[in-house]
Amino acid sequence: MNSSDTKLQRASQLFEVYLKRQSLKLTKQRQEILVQFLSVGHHISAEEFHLIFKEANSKIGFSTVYRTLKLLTDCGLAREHQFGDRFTRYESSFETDHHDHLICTQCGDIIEFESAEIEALQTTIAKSHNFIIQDHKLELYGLCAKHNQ
Amino acid sequence: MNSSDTKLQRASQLFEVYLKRQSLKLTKQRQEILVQFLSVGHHISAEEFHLIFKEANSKIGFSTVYRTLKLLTDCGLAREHQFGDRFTRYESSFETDHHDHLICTQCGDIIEFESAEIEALQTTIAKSHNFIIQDHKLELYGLCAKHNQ
DNA sequence: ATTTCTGCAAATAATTTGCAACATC
DNA sequence: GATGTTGCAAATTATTTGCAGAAAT
Repeated sequence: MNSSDTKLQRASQLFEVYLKRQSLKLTKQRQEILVQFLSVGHHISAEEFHLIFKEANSKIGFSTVYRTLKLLTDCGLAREHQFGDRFTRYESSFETDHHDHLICTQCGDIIEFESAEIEALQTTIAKSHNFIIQDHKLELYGLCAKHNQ
Repeated sequence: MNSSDTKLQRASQLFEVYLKRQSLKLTKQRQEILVQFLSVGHHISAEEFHLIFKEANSKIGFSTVYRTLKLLTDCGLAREHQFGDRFTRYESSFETDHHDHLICTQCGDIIEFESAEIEALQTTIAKSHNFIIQDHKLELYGLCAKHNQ
């Protein structure tokens, strides 16, 4: 990786390698979706994401958005989340450290945080159960600064 | 609470008080569902739970099971979870400490654990964001003892 | 007697898939 | 040219709701 490349360039490269490995094709739609995905805010549902294309008069269909989000998840560029509502939400996981979420039950606001201490404790607990962690999700639900008086 | 009561008796009492407060009625179905819910294993979906009644030739319908699980959640006897599959799963939260989960991505096995240290760290983090925690979910996904060689 | 509940079947909501026309390799 | 993709519409899956008859207060 060349550090003078932009983040988009590095992500595209990873995506293209992944597609080639799986004998999949690099299409205009897939390229455009990756660009948007990296620039768009976090925690977006497939439906919300599709709306962005619709509003930009892009003709990309919902299925393509949906299937491409799955591809991005498979190749490690995206992560899926299910918070309280019943949508599957996606966020970029490219060149970002793992982080967890504070979710306001009043306004739905999502605040991200990282904690090396908690992760260390998780590893200890997993070890004591002879369990190997691949991934984790920690969500704290409650009232954000705006909604506790 | 009388400590010579059984757990079921104590849970029933809590449920009855809740129903009365909400001007809801105590029906045969609701009683039967509570009994089953306390005796049944954890992390059951509404559909799986309904199947138990069906197989016991109980005529309780799916909607009643579904709506009663919601009631149990509302009055604090049950908790909802969404793990990797797309079912909402329920577990008893009556007279049990809050616990978190290790979920095997190979066999779906769920191991429960508690960690006061992690909870303390969560509180610290929340405080630093001026956030008040109402609830939390921590899930560690990976390979259980049987599935890491 | 009034109010709430049940169980069915039908509606909803999000996700997933089949397929004919099209694009990429 | 062979293979994979797109966008539509239709299918699927889990959840939720409307309603007439039944049960609880």
